[in-house]
Amino acid sequence: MLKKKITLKHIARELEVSISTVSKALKNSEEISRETKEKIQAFAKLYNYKPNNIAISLKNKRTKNIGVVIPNIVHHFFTTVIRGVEKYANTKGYNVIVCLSDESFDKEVINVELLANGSIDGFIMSLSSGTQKENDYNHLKEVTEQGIPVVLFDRITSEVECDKVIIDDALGAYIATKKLIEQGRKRIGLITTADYLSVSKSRTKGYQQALKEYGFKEDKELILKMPSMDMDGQRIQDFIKNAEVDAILTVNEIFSIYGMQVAQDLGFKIPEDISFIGFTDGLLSKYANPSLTSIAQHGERMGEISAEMLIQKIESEVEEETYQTKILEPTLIERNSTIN
Amino acid sequence: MLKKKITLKHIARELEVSISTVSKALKNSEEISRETKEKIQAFAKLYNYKPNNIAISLKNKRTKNIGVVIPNIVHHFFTTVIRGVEKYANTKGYNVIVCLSDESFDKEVINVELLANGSIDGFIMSLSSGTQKENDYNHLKEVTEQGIPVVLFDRITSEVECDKVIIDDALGAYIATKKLIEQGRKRIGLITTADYLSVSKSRTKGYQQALKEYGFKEDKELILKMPSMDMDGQRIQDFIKNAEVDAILTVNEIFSIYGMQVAQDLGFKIPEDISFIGFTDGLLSKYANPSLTSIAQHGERMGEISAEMLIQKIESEVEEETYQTKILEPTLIERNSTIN
DNA sequence: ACAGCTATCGAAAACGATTTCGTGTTAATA
DNA sequence: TATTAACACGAAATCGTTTTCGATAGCTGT
Repeated sequence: MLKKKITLKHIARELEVSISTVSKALKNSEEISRETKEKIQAFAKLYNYKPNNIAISLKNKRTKNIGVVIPNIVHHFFTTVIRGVEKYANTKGYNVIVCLSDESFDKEVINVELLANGSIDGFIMSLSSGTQKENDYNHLKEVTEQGIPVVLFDRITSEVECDKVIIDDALGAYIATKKLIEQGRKRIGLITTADYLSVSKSRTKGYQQALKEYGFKEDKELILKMPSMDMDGQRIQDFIKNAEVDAILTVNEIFSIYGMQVAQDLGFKIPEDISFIGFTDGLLSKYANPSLTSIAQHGERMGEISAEMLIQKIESEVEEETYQTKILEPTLIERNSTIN
Repeated sequence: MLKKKITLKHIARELEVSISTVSKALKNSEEISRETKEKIQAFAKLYNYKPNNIAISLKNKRTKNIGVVIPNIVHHFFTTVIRGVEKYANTKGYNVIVCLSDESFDKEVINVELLANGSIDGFIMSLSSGTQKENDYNHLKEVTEQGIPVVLFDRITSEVECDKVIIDDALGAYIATKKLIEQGRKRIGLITTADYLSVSKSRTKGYQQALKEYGFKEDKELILKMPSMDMDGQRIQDFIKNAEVDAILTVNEIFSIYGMQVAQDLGFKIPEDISFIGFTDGLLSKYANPSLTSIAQHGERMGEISAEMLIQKIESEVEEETYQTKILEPTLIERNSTIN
């Protein structure tokens, strides 16, 4: 009962013409007579002929595949990016191959090298924390040296010359901090992660700049550095208990959500006693109780732009050596965890 | 500065041997003398030779790619499934191509047909609501008839003969409903979606069976059918205002989360006045306030099993015509939206 | 009747790898 | 010395397309 896929060769043999004739006929070439074309096209339609993608890829040296390598897929932000990439890529006839680096340098390298051997026409990537920690970007440099276009988003590095898309993380943190200051908050805490993560570093900078502008003096006690982007309840509990803050900014939404739970358990009222602002603006922010004010990262837009920049590079004939960095404006989404 | 990828042909020309010799030498074939092998291997290493995946795919007729087609990626459940698929597939050397059908029949068909032309060795899919509505599975039947293995998960159909992985949705709803009954709830509502979605149908059945077993009489007023899996706040508000329920079971987590907000706004205490149980057990359930009791769907496990079944079929030499359906046990995760 | 066209088609190379089979050389054996 | 076997390597087919370059046949015009 197996109906194996039919090839040009089969059609050619069946209709007693050459493979080249079949190929041309199916492309409606002027070279082939009308009746031959009609015969071949009818036959092809009848047997549902579809050209083999792999063979075409080999011939054209273009796969119409985009490789997306991200550290994690359960973080809502990354899934929205994928959505954006898919959306734009599909309109241009590209497929998306998703690989997860799991925040690991080794897995990122393996994935990139695997895909780079002909499987994809270009990469869209966000660096794993492992990679940012190792500070080793040779796998990406090799890829770009081979002429394979790369677009880095969100977690980027200046070490690799390629197009980049980020939001203005420093500005986002600045806006959020300023908002808290203008509401009269006096001790504004920050829950961030180790500095090797590019985004955390920028956000910390924005936070500090806002404080400085308003004449707050630096206070290391107000900053909690988490070892990773994942949750670690105990540290947050201790921080909220001891730091005597009346507002907290966090570099993702999960820290805020958990922080709010801890604060509420300790009897604090939100936002009266302590207010929260997070980053990312995912579902959690929207449906938390109270709902969380947050800095939107516009993941879907970021994905679309990344895909657009990448495909532009892939399809451009000239080998331009100019790269741009698109910086998106973060947006403050006000909800019930701050006073409005 | 472009270092283009090197091929067997380049090595052969440079070392003045034949392509076949190079190929064999790199595979450490006994046929080739030790010194020739060493020379070739050293050269290949120096120039970082890596075989071209596309060429190998064409030759072997195997791509080492798995196509995953899902309706949506922002639903947490599906991202956990992807994670599971990735996890298992990677250990077996497979890559994952993700396509989103966006709940649309047309997009699902396009994606499947595109990938089926040589891009993948097999499919892992969950049906779009559009497809379940149209009740048209010809695109999948064609694929299976070509001998391409397919694994359907979660949203499945009996129309297509292939391996399947689901949780026992009816049992999940049954367990949840029973839990509510045993807590003394008298009017237990259900928020579900239209029946064409296979999972909603099963869950509704489980809910009804539990009620029946405990001697509740059927009451259409207690069931709210939403037009889709997405949110529609107004309907839920009206339902909670009018149905006079003291417990609600919902077929996903978002309906519960939103329902709890509405209930709280109306002055109900959770779980005292009204308790909630949702399906999915994602981040929202965990971090909602109050946290949501829910039926875990074990997405990651489901992804792993799907991948395992698929790869098993892909790599099995014999063309077995036997298909199995794996049914996972749902688990009730108790949290603060019910009394424990 | 012959050069020169056009219309229509096929042969073959190419993409990059694998693999079967054949061949030439050398060394061992009868 | 003649035969054979082992060794080391190359030619060519193959996977399914695309595309270039002929090639043949029939026709036109003179």
